[in-house]
Amino acid sequence: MTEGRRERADAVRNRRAILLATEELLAHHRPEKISMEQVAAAAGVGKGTVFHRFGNRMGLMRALMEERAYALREAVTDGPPPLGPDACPRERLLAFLDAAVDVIARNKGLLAALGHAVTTSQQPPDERPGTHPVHAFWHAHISTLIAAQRPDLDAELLAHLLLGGLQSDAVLRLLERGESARLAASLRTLVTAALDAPPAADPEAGAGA
Amino acid sequence: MTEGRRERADAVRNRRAILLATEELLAHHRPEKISMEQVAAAAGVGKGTVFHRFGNRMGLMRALMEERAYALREAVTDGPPPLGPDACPRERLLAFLDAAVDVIARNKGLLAALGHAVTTSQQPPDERPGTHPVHAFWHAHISTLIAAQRPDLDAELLAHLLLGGLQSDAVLRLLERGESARLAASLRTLVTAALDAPPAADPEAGAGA
DNA sequence: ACGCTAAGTGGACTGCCGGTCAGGTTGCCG
DNA sequence: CGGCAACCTGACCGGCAGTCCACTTAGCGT
Repeated sequence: MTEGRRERADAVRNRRAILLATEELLAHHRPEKISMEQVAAAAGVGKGTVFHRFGNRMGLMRALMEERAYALREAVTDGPPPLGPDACPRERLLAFLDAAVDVIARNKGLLAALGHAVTTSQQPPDERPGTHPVHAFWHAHISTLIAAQRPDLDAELLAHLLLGGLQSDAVLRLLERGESARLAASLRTLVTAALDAPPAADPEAGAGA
Repeated sequence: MTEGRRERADAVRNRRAILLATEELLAHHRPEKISMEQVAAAAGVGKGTVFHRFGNRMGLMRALMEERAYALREAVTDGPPPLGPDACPRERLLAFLDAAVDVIARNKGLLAALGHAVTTSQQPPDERPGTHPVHAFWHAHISTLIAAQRPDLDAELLAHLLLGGLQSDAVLRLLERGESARLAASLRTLVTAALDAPPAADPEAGAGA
């Protein structure tokens, strides 16, 4: 962000060092036993610096996740089909889910740490800590694509269900065993089935409020 | 459990007091900021007692969850249709998912605390901390029922996806706003669609290993 | 080149928590 | 009633999130 006030060079350097150190730690240790002090030490900076730059554990993990998911976001908003806006919704959805599985598979440790961090640090009650930007964007995208094809379904809720399933502990563990292809295939099956299902025969069906 | 070794009366009393106090705390405070010390104090026992009876935070939450899910388990293994073993798999599955949504909706705080606890306390590496009995049973049941009707699907993975979705933060938050009927309806739609989908036209499809 | 200033930094400090343990207490059986 | 083992307790330990303020230093104006 090129604002009027430029960021000092050492600040930039330290931010990168901290992010880098966090990645390194995440790659070699269980995410829940990584302390902010360890991160600071590994990055070669003081603990205060880490907190100064990222606020708390969740801020740190969130920053890292945003960086990791940046490429996918770009591909979705500006890229070529099948991910980009020029493909038909159905193809976009399936392609996006594949890509999301990929991102998740390559960042399982981070995801676990983030899920943990979301509930670890308590915010003032008027803040919504659970909605980190990546999740929000993914949900909005999935939800929109589902709604585009099946306005009769509760797209928002289905998107939550799908996304939630992807981030669950059990699935993360599956991914750790290298089953990402299996996951992607089943996800495809599930979503395809939902999109192709007959339009809700029972009377009380329909999209939510 | 009528074993040969009987439990001392005060031990039983304390166990109940602790569980009760935990429920009380869970009802009035954010689950992640309930400490074991608070539980002990609220139950009127020493901190050591809590750890003695339940091992750690996860043990406590797990015990509580098992108690809460006991009725559903009974209904599934011994009860009448549509939950019990005398109903057809499809009906059982849909009924079970409805019931599970209900249990989850009535225990969202506990679920959140449990999910949090799973990652909070680290076990020795040879223990599998993530698989608490309730989740294992639910997964096995869903998985079996899906497999019974659609042997061509990857029932185990689909069960993980479904169950994971139900426990996700976003869905828990939805439930907090009283949207459990909406959730149950969409879940039904999704599962019905999966069960009724045409049997995987593409060549590489099929159940996983 | 140089000094000024505010952004940036570090690490000691506070408060709290999970988990342990040695010693005192108490239900229960014979 | 006496003895034993199960049980309870709360002080204690190691460690961590997050705060705070004195100190450093990059970048700019002159």
